[in-house]
Amino acid sequence: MREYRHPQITEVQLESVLYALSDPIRLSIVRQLAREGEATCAALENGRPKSSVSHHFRVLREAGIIKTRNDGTSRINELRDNELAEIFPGLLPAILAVRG
Amino acid sequence: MREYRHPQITEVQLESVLYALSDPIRLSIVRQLAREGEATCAALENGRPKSSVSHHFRVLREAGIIKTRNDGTSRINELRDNELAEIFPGLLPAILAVRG
DNA sequence: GCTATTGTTCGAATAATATCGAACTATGGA
DNA sequence: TCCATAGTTCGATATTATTCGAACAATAGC
Repeated sequence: MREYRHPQITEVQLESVLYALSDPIRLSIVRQLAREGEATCAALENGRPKSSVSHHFRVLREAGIIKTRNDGTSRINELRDNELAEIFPGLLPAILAVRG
Repeated sequence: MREYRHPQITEVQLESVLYALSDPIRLSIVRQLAREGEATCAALENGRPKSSVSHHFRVLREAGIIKTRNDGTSRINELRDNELAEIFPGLLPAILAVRG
């Protein structure tokens, strides 16, 4: 499967990040990634249809919030938290500090 | 004109705040309020139709981000930044620190 | 009371998102 | 090769937002 396009961190838009995180499902994915470091898409499905989950991962990826790499038949996702801290210092920590 | 309903700060949802701020127009309104402290709706119209601007103020108000009070025929808006800092510490400052 | 000013509300059109099944792609293992 | 696993993409539908003109409401001043 082909590699994903991830935006350069310098072209990540604040509005897109806020929008991506304004969805409860995507926010819960991000929270789980923050707790666990890395996870496959399947690990974050929680019983939802694959196609819906895949859509949410795409929104997060294109907003610049997560990075996805291939590993066999799986995709492994991780937060781009260090990069985000460069351009939006304190933003992700402030969001993750809110108890879900 | 009747008073506005403002949500109690304890019932303000993180998702709603992020969503409200993910719109460029609303974000620019919030930035301007942060700079100037208070402003009427007209001062923040920037040539847009009143009805559109009124809509955006409503979204911000119902998300718990601004407080609107009546003053004659005008409405005066201000950020609920102190209250937001109680429930989402560091969130608004992190967003406002990003240069628009 | 009349008029101007300020903003809200309504309604309709348009645009953007979400949802999810079905078909598809890619990898790994027997 | 055949099959299972893990996700993606497509397409259709449904929901939600945005936009903006027009009508309306409330206040101030004359």
